[in-house]
Amino acid sequence: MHAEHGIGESDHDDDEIITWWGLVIEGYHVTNDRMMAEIAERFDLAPSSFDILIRLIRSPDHRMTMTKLAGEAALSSGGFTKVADRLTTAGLIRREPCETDRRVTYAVLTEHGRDIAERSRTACAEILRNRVIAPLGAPATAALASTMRTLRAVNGGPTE
Amino acid sequence: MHAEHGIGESDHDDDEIITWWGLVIEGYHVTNDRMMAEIAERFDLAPSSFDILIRLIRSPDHRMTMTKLAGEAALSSGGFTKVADRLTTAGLIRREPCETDRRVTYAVLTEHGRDIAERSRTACAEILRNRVIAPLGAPATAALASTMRTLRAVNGGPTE
DNA sequence: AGGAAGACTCTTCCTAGCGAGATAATGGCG
DNA sequence: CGCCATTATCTCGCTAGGAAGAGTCTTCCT
Repeated sequence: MHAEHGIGESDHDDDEIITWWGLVIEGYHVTNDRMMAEIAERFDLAPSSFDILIRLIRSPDHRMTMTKLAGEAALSSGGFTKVADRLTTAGLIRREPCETDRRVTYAVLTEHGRDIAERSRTACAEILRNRVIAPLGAPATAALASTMRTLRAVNGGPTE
Repeated sequence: MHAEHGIGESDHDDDEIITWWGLVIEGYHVTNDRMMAEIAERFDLAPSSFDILIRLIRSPDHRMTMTKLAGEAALSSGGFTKVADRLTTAGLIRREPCETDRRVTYAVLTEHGRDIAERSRTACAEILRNRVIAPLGAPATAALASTMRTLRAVNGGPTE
């Protein structure tokens, strides 16, 4: 059936590797999607919105510039504008102009936004503890961090 | 500044956990996105299209029913129809009606589709070898598989 | 000063994919 | 033999997010 194979059955090896990575894809997505679905249900937060809130609440004064936030969340400027619009409409953040550079606007958590951010953060950490860290155990948890740091370093590219 | 904390500084712990998971998210996406970008550039295949091709080429006779493919690729029926349309337009698959059950249609790799599938599979495996498996080393590679299997088992839900 | 170049945000258009409902075919049951 | 619940697929409308470019403001260079 198959005609030309230089040496051995390398198709099979390729397939095994891809299957291995497919396992990574699936494990990651199953876990993350389920967690995000729960966050969405309980707090009405899309993944990107949750991400923004988490970054803001970690930030001094719960404030960050649009560009920095978009960059950290790996969103395009256009995409980020819409996320910011949604959060603003929901009353979770507000835009504040920068006083020293009028091109810049800050995104700032509102009181309500801070509340939602804190509660969703707690919920998210709880889910991670129960459904990720506890099942894996401490050694595997640490190993996973190390692995992911390596992957990021290798594939993050020389420019990042 | 913060008023009510039941016990200790649990905010910080929560944040640490979420940061840890953020590392997983980032490591995964950086790696996978870069790989998929390369597949897209070299073979003009979107991630979902590539996924379908890989599943088809593994399948007996390079043939599978729409529903089974959609389920394995975790696509909705509507979403899958469009992916199948794209692949059909590109001449990579064709639809074939099932003879015993006229509700069913098979997706079958065309000759061209088989060629693209094989070449993109080789390329993908090569990328994984160079940028994932080699940097991690064999023990971490095996550990990652084990970790991801655990996560899938825990979070896949009782229904899957 | 003053104008060119660059930075920040927003607007517009485009594609991917989800979800509800429409359509069609199957198979069990009266 | 015909009814109806079930299953497979497709159609349509919707939202998320990317890419390119416009508008505004700042900074640098002369």
